[in-house]
Amino acid sequence: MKAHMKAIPQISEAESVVMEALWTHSPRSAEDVAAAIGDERAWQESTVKTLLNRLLRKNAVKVQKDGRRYLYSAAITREQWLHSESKGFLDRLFDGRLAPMVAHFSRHRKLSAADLQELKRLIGELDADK
Amino acid sequence: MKAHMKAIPQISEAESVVMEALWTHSPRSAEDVAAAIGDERAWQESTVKTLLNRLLRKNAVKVQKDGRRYLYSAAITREQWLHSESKGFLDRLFDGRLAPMVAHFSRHRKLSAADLQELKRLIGELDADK
DNA sequence: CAGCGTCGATTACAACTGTAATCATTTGCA
DNA sequence: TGCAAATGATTACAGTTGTAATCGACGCTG
Repeated sequence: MKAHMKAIPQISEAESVVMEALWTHSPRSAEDVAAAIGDERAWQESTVKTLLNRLLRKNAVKVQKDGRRYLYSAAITREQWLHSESKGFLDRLFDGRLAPMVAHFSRHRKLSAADLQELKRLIGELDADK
Repeated sequence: MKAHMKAIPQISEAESVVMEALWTHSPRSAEDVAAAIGDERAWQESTVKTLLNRLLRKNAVKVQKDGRRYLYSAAITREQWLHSESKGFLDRLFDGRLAPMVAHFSRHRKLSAADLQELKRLIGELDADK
């Protein structure tokens, strides 16, 4: 157990859209972030600024001065975030167990042949280096 | 595409604890629900009542009169809820694709031998009746 | 019949979210 | 040098959520 694992801050839905923009490309200005989000959400630039500020306060993003303005970057990795979200989800809904979740999905949404293929490959791999 | 698929209402974390109690056993009184939750959360009974009311308004639970009081039951199945939550999660974080999610978990949390076993069984099964 | 206990219903209230508008400051430009 | 553009900071405001307390009606009990 790692001593002192950094706690991943809680990131809301809207905030995660901003994070995605930063994970795609960092550092970048607020205006740039807003532009990148542009076609996904019809947000005013001030909305994006609010979200950037909230993320700053949560230490999910960090800034560096660039003359008159800031350049923003993600302060946590997408992997870290994914991990914390996924763990929460799995624990909450499937008692932390992966197999039941896969079973659930297989019951409800058709897995494509490609999915099956990929899963088989994964399992094989895991089995190998066990 | 099913014509008229019932929309599953949004159920919050706290509310889901109440739903679990109803999925475990229904119909039951508010007091009974509170008692069942008892060891999981230190909630006042009035908290449970508030949650039951909110769930009622969202049509996630329904009631039947039992003399002076109500008996509450879930109005949606746990399976329906699980499905809607899972779909939202998968779409939001993994672009709706199952294999990358499994890959993610395999990277970050050790799958037990039992998990692996179970997954293999599942995959085999799915492969068979494809 | 009056008070008390039992329920559901109503009200409370702070934090977090989604979504902005406005304020204040800096600064290049006319 | 004073004004307009840009940019971060502050304020706004309604809806949701977590967590209750209180109110009001109904019926049992002495």
